[in-house]
Amino acid sequence: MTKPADPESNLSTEEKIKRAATEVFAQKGFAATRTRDIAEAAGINLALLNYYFRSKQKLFDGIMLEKLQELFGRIAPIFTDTSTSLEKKIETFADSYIETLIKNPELPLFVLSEIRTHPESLTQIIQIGELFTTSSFAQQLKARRPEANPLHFIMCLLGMTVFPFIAKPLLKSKAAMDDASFNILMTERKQLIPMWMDSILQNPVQS
Amino acid sequence: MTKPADPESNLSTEEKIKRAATEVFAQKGFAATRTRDIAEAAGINLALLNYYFRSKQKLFDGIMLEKLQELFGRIAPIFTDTSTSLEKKIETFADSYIETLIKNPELPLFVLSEIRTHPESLTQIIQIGELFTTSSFAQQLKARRPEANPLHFIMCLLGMTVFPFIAKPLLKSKAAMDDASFNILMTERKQLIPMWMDSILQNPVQS
DNA sequence: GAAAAATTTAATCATTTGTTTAAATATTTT
DNA sequence: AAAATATTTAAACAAATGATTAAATTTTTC
Repeated sequence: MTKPADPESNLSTEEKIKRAATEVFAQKGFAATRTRDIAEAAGINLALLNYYFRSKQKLFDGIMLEKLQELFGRIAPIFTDTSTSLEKKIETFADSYIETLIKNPELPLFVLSEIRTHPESLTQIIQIGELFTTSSFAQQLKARRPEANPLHFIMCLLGMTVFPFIAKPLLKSKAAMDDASFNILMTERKQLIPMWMDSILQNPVQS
Repeated sequence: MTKPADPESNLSTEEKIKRAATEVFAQKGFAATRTRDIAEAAGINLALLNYYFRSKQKLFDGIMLEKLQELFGRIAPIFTDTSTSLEKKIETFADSYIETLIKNPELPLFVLSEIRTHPESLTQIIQIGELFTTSSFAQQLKARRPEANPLHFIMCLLGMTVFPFIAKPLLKSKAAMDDASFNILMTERKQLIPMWMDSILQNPVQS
C-alpha cells in the first residue's frame, strides 16, 4: 500500500514557500501576488514567509535572480564561444533554448513583464545588450552579412524561438491548441529554425 | 505672447484621466497601478476617477478593450482578405504592424502581460486563434507548404515583427540602443521581414 | 440673475495587505 | 531529561489603497 505521496509535503518549509512563490509570481506577477496567496499555495502559516525570507520583496528578488539565470545564462556561453561556427551556434541555441522553454513556458513573459516595471535594476543585472553587439555570434553575423545590422538576425532567431511561448495564451483560446500539441510544434521548431535562419542568412537582397 | 500651452490642460477631465491611466497602466500593469498614481499623472482630484469611471477596474476595462483593438484589430482584415496574395499579405502586415508598434511600442507587452493574469476573460474577447487556423492567410500558407503546420510560419512572421518590441527593454541596457536607432532598425524590418519570409517559404526542406 | 445641474474638492471609510509580536510547539544540544 | 534553540501559530498592527460622502464651486438652464 503506497501512500498518496504528495511530493511537496516532504520538502522543507523554506523550499515549499519558494516553490509556491515561484508559481504564483510567474502566474500573476509581483504586484498582483499577495503574501497570503503564497502562504496558501505553500500550505504554511503566513508568518513563516517573513520568518524565512524577511519580506515579499526579498523572496521575489531571489526567485527573479534564478529566473534571469535560467533565461539568459544559457545564451551567453553559446553566443560567446569562439570555437563554433555560426550555423552550429544557431543549432545549439534553438535546441537548448526550446528545451528550456518547454519545461518553463511562462519564463519569458514573467521576466519581461517584471523588467518593464523595474527597467533599471533588472537590465543592469543581466547586461544582455553586450551579447547582441560584441559576442562571437554578432561578429560572425556581421562577417556573413556585412550590409545588415547583426541585431536584425538575432531578433529573428530570438523572435522565432521565444515568441511562440509569449503568445501561447492566445493560441489556447477556444480549442485551437492544447499543451501537448503546442509542445510537439515547438519540438519541430528545434530543427526548423536553424533551416529558416540558413535561408535568411544565405539569400542576399535581390533588388 | 503665446502661452506655454500645455496640450493636456485643454482636454476634458474625463479625457485627461483616460490618457494618464493609459500611460500608467501600460508602464506598470493593472495591479501595480494605484488610483492615486493615475490621479497625480492626470493632475486631477482622486475622487474624479470614480466620478467619471466608477472604479479602477472599469477604467481599465475600457482602456484594455481599446488596446486589444489596436493590437489585434489590424491583423484580422489583412489575414482574412481573400483577394490578396500570400506575399502581399505579409508585406502589408509587416508594414502596417511595425508602423503601429513604433507609435505604440509598449502595446504587446502590456496586453500579453494582462492576458497572462486574466486568461479566460481576455482571450474570449479577441478570438485570435481562429485567424491562425482558418483565415485565408492560413489556407494560403497550407497551399504553399503543405507539409508544415501553417502556425509555424505565422509564428515566424509575428515573432520577427513583434518580438523586438517586447525585448526592447533588454536592448536599452547600457548604451546599446536608444529610441531613435531602434526605430530606424524597425523601419528597416518593414522591407526585410517580407524578404525573409519569402526565403523561408520558398526553400523546401533539404534533407 | 436665480435655480438647477454638473463638476470638483477635502476628508473620511472600510478593506486589503505586508509585516510583526508573543506565545505555543517541536527539535536539538548538553 | 532539562535547557536551549528553532520552528510554527494565531492574533494584531500599521500603512496603503479603492471607494464614498458631503460640502464647495462652477457651469448650464430657464
